[in-house]
Amino acid sequence: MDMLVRALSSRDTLSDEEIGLIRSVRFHTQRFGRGQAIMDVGSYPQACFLVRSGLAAHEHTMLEGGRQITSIGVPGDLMGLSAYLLKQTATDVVALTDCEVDAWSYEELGRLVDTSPHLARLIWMGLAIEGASHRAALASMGRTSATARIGHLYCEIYLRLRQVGLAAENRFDLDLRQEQVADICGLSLVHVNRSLKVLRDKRLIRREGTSVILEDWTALLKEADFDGTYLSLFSAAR
Amino acid sequence: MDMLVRALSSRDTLSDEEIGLIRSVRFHTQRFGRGQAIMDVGSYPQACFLVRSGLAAHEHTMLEGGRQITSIGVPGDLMGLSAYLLKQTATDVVALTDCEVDAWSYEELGRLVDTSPHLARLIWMGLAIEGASHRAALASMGRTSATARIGHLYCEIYLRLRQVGLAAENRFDLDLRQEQVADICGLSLVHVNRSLKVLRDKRLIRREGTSVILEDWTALLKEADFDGTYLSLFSAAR
DNA sequence: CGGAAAGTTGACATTCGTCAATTTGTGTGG
DNA sequence: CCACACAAATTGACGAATGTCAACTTTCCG
Repeated sequence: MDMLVRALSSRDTLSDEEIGLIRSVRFHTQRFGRGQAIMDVGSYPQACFLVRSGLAAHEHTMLEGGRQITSIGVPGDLMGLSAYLLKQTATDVVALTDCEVDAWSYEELGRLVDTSPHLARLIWMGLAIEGASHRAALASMGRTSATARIGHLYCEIYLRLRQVGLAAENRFDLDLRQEQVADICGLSLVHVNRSLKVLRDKRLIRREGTSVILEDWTALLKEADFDGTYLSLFSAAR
Repeated sequence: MDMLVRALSSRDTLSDEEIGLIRSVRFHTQRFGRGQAIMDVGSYPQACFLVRSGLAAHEHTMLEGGRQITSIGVPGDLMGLSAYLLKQTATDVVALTDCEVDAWSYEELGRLVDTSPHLARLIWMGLAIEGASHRAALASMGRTSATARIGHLYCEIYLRLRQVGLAAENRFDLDLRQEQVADICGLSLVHVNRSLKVLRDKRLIRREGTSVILEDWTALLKEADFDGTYLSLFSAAR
């Protein structure tokens, strides 16, 4: 639960009652293994999912079997907000790594949203931030090289993890397979491998086991054509 | 104003009071020429913009000067909803063609949203639909060919125009330059030109002046790997 | 008409994908 | 602790898709 409090606090100050309200939400925790389905495309879900640990993602399956990951959920993110509004899902949601999520029934979400307009606003803000992130990803996919796209991915995940206190200085844990990076960036596995080597050789990014180390943040920002403003990493009265 | 009524009606039935409430919003109409800026990145806007005619778009400018269009607004769409929640814009909004927009101050939008929870829900739904559209575009950009991406673009615009009554059967008006199509699809101008020729030769899409004619909808859907479910082109109680 | 913008085409360079082999890493049972 | 099996990462060779540059043609509009 506290992951959500952390996430929303980074958008605006929460009152004690608001925190209490969030904590009053009833949920049940579920575990999913890497690759497992959390929500199915075309279904009419009854609950959204607060990521508690690990990573979740929206995933598209193409006609000829390809795969594109279109959005990543880090701890503190509510997956399936859109389906609450639309009634129906348009893409699968899967576990990108082993992960724990808290399932919130839409009744509980509705209660939260209807009780506190301020919390509602901060929650819908999640949709707006997701939109900004999507637009940044589209620009990255459409107009930058493979190394830039991968760099962009690392920059974004780093900042989002930091926002909920899950990243150290220039270092964070990310247990993704290269094939998954390929499916996020719209590249082939082999090309991801080669591009990662380029980033290593340029001393921008290094891996230590399952940790990612950002060796030169400024240079990485430039290489990736990344401007994180869109994440709204600032608390403001809203 | 009626464009918004039409758009929201396609999401759920509107009561007479709700329609009246929408019509009570004060606005002032503005005209923009093709390419002109409507909102600037990084600014703190005071109003959102209801597209009344023409097309608007979110546009990213890359470090080396490239350009990527990440989202298109057709008549009935409210541009700048996110900035209402986030306070700050993350991308430019520009006129893609000559267009007329109604500027709604955020006070007026706030009044609408605060007065009617049902309308609020239908308006936030716009964010959810935009998200689904972004995810579809990401899959298209990441995992399909140039012809498929262009086809995807035409499919989406056709359905969205139809939803607000601006498209005939398999035919609609679209006054875009090939360079703009390139900036939407993440391709070069030259390659767009060649891919359009392929689509013409396959008898999927034809142009007549500024009209686009869809010669074989079923085949186009397949070519473009397009599934429009995400546009939520169905009215449901929400 | 005349001129500029938009569209079209050819030749060639570059990026990225595919296929296939090899190496490295990791967990498990003996 | 070792041996094995399997997943993941790495590398090379080659082909396909797309980008770039530059010319030329058509359309549009005053």
